[in-house]
Amino acid sequence: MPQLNGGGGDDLGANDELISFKDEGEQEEKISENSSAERDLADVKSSLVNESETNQNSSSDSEAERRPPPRTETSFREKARESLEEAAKRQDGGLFKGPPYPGYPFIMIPDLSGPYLPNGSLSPTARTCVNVPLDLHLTSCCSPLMQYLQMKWPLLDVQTGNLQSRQALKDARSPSPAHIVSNKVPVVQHPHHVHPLTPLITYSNEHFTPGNPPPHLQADIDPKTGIPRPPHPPDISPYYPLSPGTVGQIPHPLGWLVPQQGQPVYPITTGGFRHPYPTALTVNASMSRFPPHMVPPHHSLHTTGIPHPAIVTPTVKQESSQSDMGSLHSSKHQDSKKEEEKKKPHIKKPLNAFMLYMKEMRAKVVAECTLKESAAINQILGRRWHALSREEQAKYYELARKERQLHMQLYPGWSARDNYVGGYGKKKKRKRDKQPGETNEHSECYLNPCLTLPPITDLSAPKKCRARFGLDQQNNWCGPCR
DNA sequence: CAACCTTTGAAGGAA
DNA sequence: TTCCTTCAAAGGTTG
Repeated sequence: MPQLNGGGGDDLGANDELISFKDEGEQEEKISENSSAERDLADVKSSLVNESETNQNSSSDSEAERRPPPRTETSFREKARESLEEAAKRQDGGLFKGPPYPGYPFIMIPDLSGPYLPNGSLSPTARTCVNVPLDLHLTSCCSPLMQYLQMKWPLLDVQTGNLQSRQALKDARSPSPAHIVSNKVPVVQHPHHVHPLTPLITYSNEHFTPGNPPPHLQADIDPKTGIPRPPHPPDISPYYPLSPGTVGQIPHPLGWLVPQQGQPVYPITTGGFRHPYPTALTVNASMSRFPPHMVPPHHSLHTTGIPHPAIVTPTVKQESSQSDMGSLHSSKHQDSKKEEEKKKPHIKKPLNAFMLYMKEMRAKVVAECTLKESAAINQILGRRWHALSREEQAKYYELARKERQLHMQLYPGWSARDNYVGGYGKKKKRKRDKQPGETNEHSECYLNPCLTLPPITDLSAPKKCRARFGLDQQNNWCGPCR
């Protein structure tokens, strides 16, 4: 997979990244059909089956074989026209017509079709201040933090005063008043589904495709508002930390920025970081229009003491282990070193495009396929990822690029190497290599349509089927599992 | 209870 | 430049 230009420029594009999936030709059309099927939203679950079956029928597992001959210029134009039409449809009020993820409509930035033009190049709008083209109040919109804020919570710029101009534009584009409502409703209506990737999720066209939601989503409609609830299993997933009753406690997409009750705050120590948040307080000023509970408090720890999800303080366990008095090797130097490590926050890597996609789609896959095992879910997601259109992928690449850019700005001195074993103390052995000819006695598991996946090479443990299918689908278990 | 599994992508280091 | 390794998320499973 081609990698991004690490230069950090705005021209960082997914063009190269998407080469692998650009020339999908016939398959892409099939995928498009599948996408249409998904848009049809008649049956997401069956669409998953179709998708998988299509993939199986039309291609082998070989990535190269999957890739049909390069498409013609004509098909590109057609694709471009389709994209334009689709974008036009979205802007034509369909944007907020009961998206499966109504909690994310506020990402409805004008340039919805994504930062990439149909020919794969970045659109001009995408090169500028993303998400905040109109917010004149946010004069520092181009600062990384502001971009991040906008990205993390696009609602921000709606509530930060320039609603009129924004509405003016939107009104010109869409007569539907729905977007006005959507500026606020989703946050209230779906407090339990606004995880930190909320704004990222919104980049998925799938969520904004007009039409009827899939059955499992359709059934999940707020009886009061008529607005579909986000699709998630009845049991609250980690993405939905709040129960439906705790509407008032909206998990802010800037949760890392706004400490909340019951949520850990990850203080930033000054050590090792150079001005991670240069304009943090400036941001606070502009955020004064937030409801009180959303306004980040001014920490005395650091003028830039904005917690970030990428920051994880060392666990207590580590501290306890470090205080083990049994060690005869503990020297003063070692102690100070440990102390240093103890204080040093763990800055996680920025999520890449696929990770962002996974975070968004995991709950959906779990709900559709009644899977629990992340390994199996990830396989599905991996296939779905490949089945995504390049436009859809481009959105995630773009988001990942912004994440990296901001991460770079927030933690200039940080290196991915810092998180390697030894850098943080987190032990993680490398997975053991599997033998190529290893058999898969669970091959029959793939009778389950949701699991029409590439062969899972290591399912030696009988309990795998229980995790994959659940107790209620024991008929799908393979023999050994029964 | 830490590590594994599983996916893709980014990043860093070695060759 | 290419290849390899590690980590990022997630949560059930394993030893």
